[in-house]
Parts: sequence; C-alpha cells; structure tokens
Amino acid sequence: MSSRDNLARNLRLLRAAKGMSQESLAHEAGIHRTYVSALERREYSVSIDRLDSIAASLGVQPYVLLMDELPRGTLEQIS
Amino acid sequence: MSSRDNLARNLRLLRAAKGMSQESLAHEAGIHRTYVSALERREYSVSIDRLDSIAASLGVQPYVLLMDELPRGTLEQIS
DNA sequence: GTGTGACTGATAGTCCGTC
DNA sequence: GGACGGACTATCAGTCACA
Repeated sequence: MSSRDNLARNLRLLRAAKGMSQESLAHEAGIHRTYVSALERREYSVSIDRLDSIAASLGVQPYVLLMDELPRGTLEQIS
Repeated sequence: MSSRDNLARNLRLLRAAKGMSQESLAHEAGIHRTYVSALERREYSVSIDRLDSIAASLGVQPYVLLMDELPRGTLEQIS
C-alpha cells in the first residue's frame, strides 16, 4: 500500500465522517475543489505542506492521513 | 509543528540510528544527495511518493516520519 | 456534488559545483 | 560527510469548461 492509496481512502472516510463535500473541504483547506477530487482518485502525490492544511480542515494530525488503518475511534471523535 | 519540521528532525534521528550518511540514504532511496540535505534543512515540502521511498530505506512506515514524537522503541529496533 | 481534460504557474527534485 | 548556490527539468497544484 502506497501513501497515495492510503491518503485517497482516508480522505474519503474522514470527509464522509464530517459530512463535508469535496467543495467545502477544499474551501476550508484553501485548495481547489478539483484538486481534492484528484487526490481522492490518486492522481497526485501531494506535498506535506498541503497535507498539513488538509489535515487541519479535517481535525486530525497530518500523519493520520497516511496510515494503513485509522486509529480506533478516529471517525467517531471527528464530530 | 509542521510536517516539514517533523520530517527534518525524524530524518536526522533515524538516519543517525542506522549509521547512514546523507549520500548512502539518497542512493538507497533513489533520490539525489543534495535533496536529502535540503530536506533535513526544511528547504522543501517533500511529496508523499518520495516519502515512501525514503521510509522504505530507513525501515519505517512513511507516516512515522511525520509524527511529533517517534513511537517508543523505534530507534532501538532499527538495527 | 463529482469526474475529467486541457492548459498554465509554482515548486519539487536533479545535477553541476565550491567551501 | 555535510551546507549551500545556480541552473535546469519534472511534477505538483490552480483554474477553467463541460459532462
């Protein structure tokens, strides 16, 4: 499993858990809507600076987005 | 703490624990010598594809490189 | 609300070198 | 062995139009 794959999956999971659209997540993270779409389709190898802003919008630590499995309770705690 | 800062510190710690030079790490990870130097000086925001190859060379999971603190026992286990 | 192609500007990453 | 610079190329990343 590559980090790119893990990011794509975790992004979808966490975004769904927060009930956010790609559009609203993009707006909060200060990036473009179609770029969030591209990341969820593994199209890009995101830089860790972007990872920081995306993680902040989702309310998790940046490294969590790259894990094989989300830590227990992550989705529940995310409000 | 940004991911860039955490990476710089963890890279130095793990590389020292393995007794590797910047040059040998770069060679094993398939990246350039001066780029490893730049990452340890926070000069760049590395992409997650490179993060994967660097982590593999150091014998850790990619996300570990972005953590505030290395999991207990990481440096000892690294041989 | 999301996927995709096309196009461009920004920056990640290489390769040369010196100290 | 490592810091740092300049010049370069590849890829990331921003924005649009359209389905």
